[in-house]
Amino acid sequence: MKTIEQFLESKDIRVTAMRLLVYKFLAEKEVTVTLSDIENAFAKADRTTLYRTVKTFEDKGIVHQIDDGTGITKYALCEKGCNCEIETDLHLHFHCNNCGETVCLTEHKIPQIKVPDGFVSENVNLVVKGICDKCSGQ
Amino acid sequence: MKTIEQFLESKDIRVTAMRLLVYKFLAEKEVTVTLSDIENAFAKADRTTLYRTVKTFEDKGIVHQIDDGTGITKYALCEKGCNCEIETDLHLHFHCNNCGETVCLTEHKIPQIKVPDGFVSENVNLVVKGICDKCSGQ
DNA sequence: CAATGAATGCACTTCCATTGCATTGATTTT
DNA sequence: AAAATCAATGCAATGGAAGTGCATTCATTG
Ligand SMILES: [Mn+2]
Ligand SMILES: [Mn+2]
Ligand SMILES: [Zn+2]
Ligand SMILES: [Zn+2]
Repeated sequence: MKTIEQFLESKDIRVTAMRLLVYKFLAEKEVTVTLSDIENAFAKADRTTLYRTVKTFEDKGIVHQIDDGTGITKYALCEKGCNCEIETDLHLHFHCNNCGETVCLTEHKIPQIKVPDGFVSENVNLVVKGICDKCSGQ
Repeated sequence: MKTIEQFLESKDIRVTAMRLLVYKFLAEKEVTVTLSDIENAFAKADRTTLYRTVKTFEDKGIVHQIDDGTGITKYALCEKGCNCEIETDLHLHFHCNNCGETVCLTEHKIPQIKVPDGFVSENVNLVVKGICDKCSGQ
């Protein structure tokens, strides 16, 4: 059982107070978050610092971006089953049209997609939209 | 064989010179286009007019937007096999990492995607990235 | 303690989408 | 045909978000 500090250092990420806070914030969220979400959670922190913090996390492979079609970049920690470091991170994402939240369905892999002759598939982004489990009253 | 004028009118779109030009531009393009692409093609026209022209086309169901993950909205005419008016337009899109162009693969339908219990799927956006047929030297 | 390099904060820029409003243009009504 | 009406257009401005430059602060180390 590593501490967060040890984990970050193992990923070659220097530990700072801000980075610890942002990491914990991401870890306790079960949904993807926007930069504004983080900004609102830490009103005293500068937006640029937060921006560069998640960017560092992304560069070091512990956070991945999600483009869910809302036009706003979402972020989430890479967790069990999320292989972002491998070029093709093939888990799918679900965007709720009701509450507006987007979640990683890490355990749901994207099926093989056929493309026409001459096309070479390197990566796939798949976003399912609909009603999430919380909003469907389940 | 309808004329373009008749087609637009059948879709409840008032015919103007600008709309005819933009429609023809979209029709002769075999790839998706950005607003800037249209702007460059009609240097004399105002950006806002072009923006509202494609928006009108979209509202009337003859154009659909594509979010290919580049952060810039793409547009394409709805053609044979494209059922945008139906809530679930399920054809896939291909973005070429080499030439940067995005195409509708209208004939390639998106397979049924399983989501966990409690989630309700209403729509799917699937973008495949890789090398297109022109760039792969096929 | 001095020196070095990274992290942070502030200001600024860029890019694209979107809107307000006045004007132009077309269509309908009298 | 003239007047009235409504939509389309052009110009200016706004808004939202990503990204950058640079000076300052902070932490590490020799
Ligand atoms: Mn994810
Ligand atoms: Mn399409
Ligand atoms: Zn929901
Ligand atoms: Zn290409």
